[in-house]
Amino acid sequence: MSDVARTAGVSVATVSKVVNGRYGVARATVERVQQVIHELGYEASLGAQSLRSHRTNVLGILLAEFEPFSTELLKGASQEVAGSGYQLLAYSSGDGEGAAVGWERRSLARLSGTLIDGAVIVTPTVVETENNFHVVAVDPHTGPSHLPTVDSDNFAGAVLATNYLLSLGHTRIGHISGRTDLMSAQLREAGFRSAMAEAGVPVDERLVRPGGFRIETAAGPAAELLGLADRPTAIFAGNDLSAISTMAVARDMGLCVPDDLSVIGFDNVPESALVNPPLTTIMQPLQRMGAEALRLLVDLIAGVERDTHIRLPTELVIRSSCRPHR
Amino acid sequence: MSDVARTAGVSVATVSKVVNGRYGVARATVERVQQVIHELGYEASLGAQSLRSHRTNVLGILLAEFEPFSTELLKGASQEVAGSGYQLLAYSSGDGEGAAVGWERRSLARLSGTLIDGAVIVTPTVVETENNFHVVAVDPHTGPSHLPTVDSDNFAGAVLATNYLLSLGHTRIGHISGRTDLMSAQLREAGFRSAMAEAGVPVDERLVRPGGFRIETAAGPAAELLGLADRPTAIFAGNDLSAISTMAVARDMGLCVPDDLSVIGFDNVPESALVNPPLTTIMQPLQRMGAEALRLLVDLIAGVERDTHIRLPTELVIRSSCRPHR
DNA sequence: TTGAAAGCGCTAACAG
DNA sequence: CTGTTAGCGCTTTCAA
Repeated sequence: MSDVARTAGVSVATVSKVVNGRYGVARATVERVQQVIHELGYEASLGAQSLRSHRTNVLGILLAEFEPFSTELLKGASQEVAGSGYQLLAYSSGDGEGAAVGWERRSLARLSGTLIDGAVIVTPTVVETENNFHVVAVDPHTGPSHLPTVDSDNFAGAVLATNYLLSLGHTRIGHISGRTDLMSAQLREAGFRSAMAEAGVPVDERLVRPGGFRIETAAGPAAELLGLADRPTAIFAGNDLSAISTMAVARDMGLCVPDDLSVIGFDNVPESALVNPPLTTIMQPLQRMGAEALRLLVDLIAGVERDTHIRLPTELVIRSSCRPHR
Repeated sequence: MSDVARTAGVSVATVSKVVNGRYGVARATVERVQQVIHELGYEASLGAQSLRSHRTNVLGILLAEFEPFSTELLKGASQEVAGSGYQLLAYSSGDGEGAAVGWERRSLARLSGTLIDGAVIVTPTVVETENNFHVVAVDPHTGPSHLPTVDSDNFAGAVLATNYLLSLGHTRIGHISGRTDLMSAQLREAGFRSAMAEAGVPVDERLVRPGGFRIETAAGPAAELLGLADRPTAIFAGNDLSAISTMAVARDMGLCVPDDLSVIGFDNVPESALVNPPLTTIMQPLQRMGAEALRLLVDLIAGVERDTHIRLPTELVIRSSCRPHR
């Protein structure tokens, strides 16, 4: 900025005013400065700017890692943000979901004082809201949260999945549940149990194991389930990654999906269509969730009064990983 | 930080030393300060820290928008970065590819002085390297570039695609080319022409139109091609999004893919398997490209001597959007 | 209409 | 071993 100031023969204060479109600068000066800015290709440093002004027009999306779930949200958010005047900054603590818990708190602390005007946090565990800084959670932690939230109807989706398996004649149905700290995972398991009870089919507790929502963490539980002498004939996986992991484990054990084992997932990330056979799953409108989260955040910042809890519907997507029992 | 200092009864300078693990602080003091930091949940502000120290351990990935191509790169980069001690920050100028050109220069200027230690830029047009700041380009602008680069063998991939169509008996083959400023788009068109020439099949210039690599920008050209009285029997789209767009246009015009029209794409983004019929395409190892780009960047920063141009192979992925002619 | 000066949260010399 | 001080690039009074 001092380069610009020197070249244009003004002070940095004046350049700042021009950059920010403040009143009280002569027309001619504005033009001259803008000219120089253009020539030099000057762009204000985000770091310095935010440090001083606490307003950056940048919105943050905080996530543990870039995996299919969060990148779908990102796509939706990205479309929504276009033309809003905001820029998007996706930040990953980088250690992956497995390592350091509390990444959401740390990332938020690191960015919120400065740099971003608000944040959407993906699958956060604990977040204490700071005053005057807006946060919206996507698929948050279990328990009552005061946070503005976007999620989908996980319970209904799980019922959908379980009923589909039931309708195919399966009764020995296993469930690989998700991150036990997440509301969504609990609701999916609850939906599973509810549908089973409704159908009068008892749940064998040995067939229900936590899989952590990730490929690596789901492989173990999947192997245990499939290694049982009386193994399940169908598995409802807590999300698509767990389902994909389960299918890989099944293949390694010489089982054929769907002939020997039906598998249904949850999420409908694009990857679910890439596996062989293509995965039957429950769709959450992920891109729309990302878009809604972003819109909600923008509204919150703008002070718009509105509903701060958005729940979107889920839907059964039938592909080829399930087949009738027997 | 001053809160921490006050609570611990030391100066901010001392806190800073503790935070950064500098020598010259008494054991007892270190422990006390760390205790307070933990209690207060203090985390250094990225903005302030970077402004002063010019070292943040954050690597940037700059992109025009979060679409399937760049999010695949992100997934690969995210896996590669785990355990490297770096964090990842993906930044989107937000106006979408359509709007403001020069986003890469602006984003870079905004973040590079501070905030990030290096950047990978996705499909950049023009980037002047600043000294002492490391940048690697993925799928860069046409023309000789001094930038460290990661890309795939676009020419060979295009030949693969064209030969496949040719082998199916097609001769009226259209090509929806990509962003004309990108090396990759030019090479794909060149590969197409080369394969056609090799086969002795003339290229009808009316069947070659630029599609800009995006759903919205490809729809027009696709409609023009398919509206021709002697429309092509097969189309090689410059990337998967163009192919998906072409399929949608074809459907709207009452054409059936692949019966009335064969379509082949390029990229193999996960979305290509989601459309109906699933898209036959040329695979670029996108996640690996993201991982390689990140590793290259880390090496550059570390001062490792190594090859700074990485080209990965492409591959034909046959699904259901192409069929023999007649 | 302009610029001098203070300060955002932090780090690095340097002095004590 | 610890604190004082200057300053990173910017914005914002406030006085000229």
